[in-house]
Amino acid sequence: MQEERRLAVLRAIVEDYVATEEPVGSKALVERHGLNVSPATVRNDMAALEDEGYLAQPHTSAGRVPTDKGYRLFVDRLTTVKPMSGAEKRAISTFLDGAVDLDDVVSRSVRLLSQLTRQVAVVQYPTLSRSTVRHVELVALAPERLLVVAILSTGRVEQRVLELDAPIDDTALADLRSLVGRAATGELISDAVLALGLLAEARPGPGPVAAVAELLVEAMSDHRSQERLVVGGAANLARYGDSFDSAVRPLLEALEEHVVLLRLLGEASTSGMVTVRIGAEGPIEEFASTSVVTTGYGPHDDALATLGIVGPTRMDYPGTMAAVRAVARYLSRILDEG
Amino acid sequence: MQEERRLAVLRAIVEDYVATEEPVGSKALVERHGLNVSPATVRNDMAALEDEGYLAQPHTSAGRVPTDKGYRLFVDRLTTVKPMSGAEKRAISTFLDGAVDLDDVVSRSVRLLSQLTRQVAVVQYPTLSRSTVRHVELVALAPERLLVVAILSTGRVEQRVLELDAPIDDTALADLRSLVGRAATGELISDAVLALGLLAEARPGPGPVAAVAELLVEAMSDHRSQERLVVGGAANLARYGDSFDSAVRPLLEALEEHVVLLRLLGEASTSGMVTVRIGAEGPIEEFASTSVVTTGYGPHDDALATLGIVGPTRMDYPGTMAAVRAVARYLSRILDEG
DNA sequence: ACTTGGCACTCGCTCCGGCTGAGTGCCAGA
DNA sequence: TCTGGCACTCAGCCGGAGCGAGTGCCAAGT
Repeated sequence: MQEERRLAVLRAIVEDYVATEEPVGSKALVERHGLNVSPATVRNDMAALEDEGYLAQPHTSAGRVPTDKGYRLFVDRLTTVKPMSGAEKRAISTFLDGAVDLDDVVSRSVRLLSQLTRQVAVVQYPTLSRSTVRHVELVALAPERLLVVAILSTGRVEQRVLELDAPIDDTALADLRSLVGRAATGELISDAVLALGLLAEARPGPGPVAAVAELLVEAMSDHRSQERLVVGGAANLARYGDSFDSAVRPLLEALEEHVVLLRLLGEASTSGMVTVRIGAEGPIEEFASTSVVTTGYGPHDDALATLGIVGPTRMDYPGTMAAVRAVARYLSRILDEG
Repeated sequence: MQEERRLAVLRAIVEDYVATEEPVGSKALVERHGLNVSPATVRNDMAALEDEGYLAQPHTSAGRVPTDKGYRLFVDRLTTVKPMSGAEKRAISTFLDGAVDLDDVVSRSVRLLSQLTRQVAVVQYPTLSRSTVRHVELVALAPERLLVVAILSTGRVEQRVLELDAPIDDTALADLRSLVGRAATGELISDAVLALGLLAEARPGPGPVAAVAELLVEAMSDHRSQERLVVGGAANLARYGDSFDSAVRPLLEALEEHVVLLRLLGEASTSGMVTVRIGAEGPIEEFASTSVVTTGYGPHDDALATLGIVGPTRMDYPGTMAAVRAVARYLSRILDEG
């Protein structure tokens, strides 16, 4: 029984602290939440919770504040999924349905997510596994420089410049073009990669043709597109009232380092589930005083890429998780259709 | 004579204030700069400058601070162009020469500019006027949806999805493809636009072919690419020690609104010259307490696009202007070559 | 075995008064 | 026109007092 009430106290403290941004005391707690016990009882519980590491006291005679461990317990056991309201759902779908382009879809998603959560949103470009190759074009920029353009069924265009070891003449280029075209056009990306790999192996020696084929394999695998991501809503960082120079500066820098962000997203890309990383749980020290809420998304509910938000550990976890999940779902659906 | 010294005083105040971020008094002034007059004389000059609106006093008994008008006078008449050091020049050119891609060039420029100036950098994508059309590809995504991809000589790829009024079949598509290809391939963008325009007019009625041609014209004109820009170095906003919520929040928001930024850049795109807009001189109220330093760039010193930085009015104008100009020059040169 | 009311205690926050010092404006003399 | 001197102003910085929210603990009640 006490155990149950203690959890209720923890939940109440988290909710109040998130709402007010101020340490919460025993009296205010029993008033605002319908706990049918006296402040003294709550005090005992709070002391116990503090011993166990779920709460902390900024100063001796101040209210309690949740620790990272406290937030962890909160999201793991105390969160009731808060479904989005009908209006919100409608807003999401109409906003995303207006997109024409993959770029447009992604940038709209970022905006949407940052506005819904009032946090910094990050969306990774979806991988291409499910899409097929429409067309491959090779353009000679110079005798030893080749522009390779792959047009995919999603409407996406991947491009890449190759530096060749040796110059390639027009006829060789035409040969290569038709060869590559036959091997790749119409195939799933993965199959095209396979076919091109075989092609490269079949050719003897390190001639330009083999080099091109090999680089095509690389260019068309998922790496390039997985590296792309979009960040939005940085203005929400300005709400970090206190601790500004200390916290926001490195955060802003890290947000421009996409490599760092990719590591952050990459670590927790389980499909379907919303992942929450709280405070120093993550591997990146710039994010030690923030929480990261992410989830995978992609067509057919395969998690092809990751999206999420970055915010202070003191955040509305249920609401944020719901928003992240909702956006990921609608985004997945759009990828399914288009 | 007095007039001359007053200007020297103004210059000294601007320089000191920019360096120390604190109101500067008469005594400190004569010490740090080699003015061969007494503090009292300087005080008289400062009083005069204040009457004319070039200086202001935060409090009754504090030092002086330049007003926007003071900065204006400073950049117009008191700035001696500070050339970049050899090391800086080398750093710029090696950093930019490493780029392989147009996207890469632009993103490197943003990073470079923000690091050189320690401000927020903005780079607009160059227009395509000088580049030629390598290849145009039409791909049917659906009977009434067409993906148009134009590959340009810069290595840039422009893509666009067209919604047709009526379905188009394979033979019509093939016709259109060869027609468009012949009209555009190898031509300068402007010539290709012309040729396609004629093509569209020659075809009677509003058939799909005419529609495609018209939209191609539009897609390949400069609009799309001019709208693109990249922002970097937002972390430098964290150095706005005071006045945080009041100033930085709206700035961060405005920086994500590319439309606003384009207006900002667009207004001052005179070629070759570095333009400085100080404080409320600009049309956009979010930027009323910042200065914007921009210049045009492009191949052959035609100003095809604009780049620049946004920072506090209290900034190192000579250094910033030099950096902006230097980056624009190197960037232009690279566009010339590639 | 919990819960509760009471009570003493802690300590961050705010207000207030005094002091300090940088900086000014003005004036009279060079 | 410049300079030294002088009185004045005022933001910023203590340091102490008082307040009040909140705590911990204990003894009594259920």
